Amino acid sequence: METEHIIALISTIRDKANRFILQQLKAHGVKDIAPAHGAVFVHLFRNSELTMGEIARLIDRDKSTVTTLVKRLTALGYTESEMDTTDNRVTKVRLTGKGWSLETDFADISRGLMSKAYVGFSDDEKEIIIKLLTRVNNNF
Amino acid sequence: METEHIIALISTIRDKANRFILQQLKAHGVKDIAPAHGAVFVHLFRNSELTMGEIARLIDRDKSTVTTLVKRLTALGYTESEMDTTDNRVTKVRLTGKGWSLETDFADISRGLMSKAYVGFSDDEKEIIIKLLTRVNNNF
DNA sequence: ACCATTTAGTTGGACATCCAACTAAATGCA
DNA sequence: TGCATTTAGTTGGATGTCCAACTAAATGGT
Repeated sequence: METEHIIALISTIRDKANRFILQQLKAHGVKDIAPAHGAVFVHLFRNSELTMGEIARLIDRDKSTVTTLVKRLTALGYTESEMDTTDNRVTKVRLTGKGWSLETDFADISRGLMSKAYVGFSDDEKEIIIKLLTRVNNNF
Repeated sequence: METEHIIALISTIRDKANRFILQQLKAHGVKDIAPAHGAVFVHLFRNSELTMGEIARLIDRDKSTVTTLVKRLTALGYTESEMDTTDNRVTKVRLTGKGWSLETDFADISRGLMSKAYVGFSDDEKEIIIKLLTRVNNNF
């Protein structure tokens, strides 16, 4: 048993999951979104309005990366921004109608991703892998 | 138990592992190498000579990405290339002395990464998580 | 009230990555 | 032998990502 390659294994799974998501997005007719945007969408679905900094913290990416991502999402018509009235440094970001229209697609894809990942898993096994992965995560 | 976020969890672990590797490389005085190069090194340590295509297959990246990576590693003096004498389309890549000199550093970092990931894990638990992750991997 | 510090966000530069299109060389088949 | 196809690799263009340096605005202490 090769217990040494856990990180390589995790990297591979992550890559494959990303490819799956990308392919599913295309299958849903969404050709201009990348997995990186997915995380932004997910948090905007939940919160409806977030600042650039909040997005950066939530998706665990640099502020400047968020600038790029949101600029692109806005150019594509999925998000819109507004300056905060009380603090002029702050930019508030929210989804447009076009952005919200993807909500069910994202839910479908998320469900499909989970189904695919867990093929052959019992509920117990799902819990075990999550517990073990959570421990690995907390070790960093 | 949130069994739904396995891919998010895996992504986070992968990011943290990458950051750990980057930080360890710096601690070992290697400031010009990124985790992406690590995979190339690992395979060249094992095989000593590989073609561009073989590297692409082994690290699961596009051929053009390998062109970039190897160009950079060669510019930094870690690798060198040579045209194949029998098939002039083929480029053979190998490590230079400077490249080989990183072998022990990579081994150290790999060992450290594993130790960190597996803190608190019994041998049984290590086997279980690898088995479960392997099943997830094979589901894609 | 003023100035130093902190905070929010952007910009510039570098690099990894992909895809599509390309070049060059080898192969295969008639 | 000759030409179409396949294969190895590069190039160009786009995007995600980071870091360092920057701007602008708010805060805080004296």
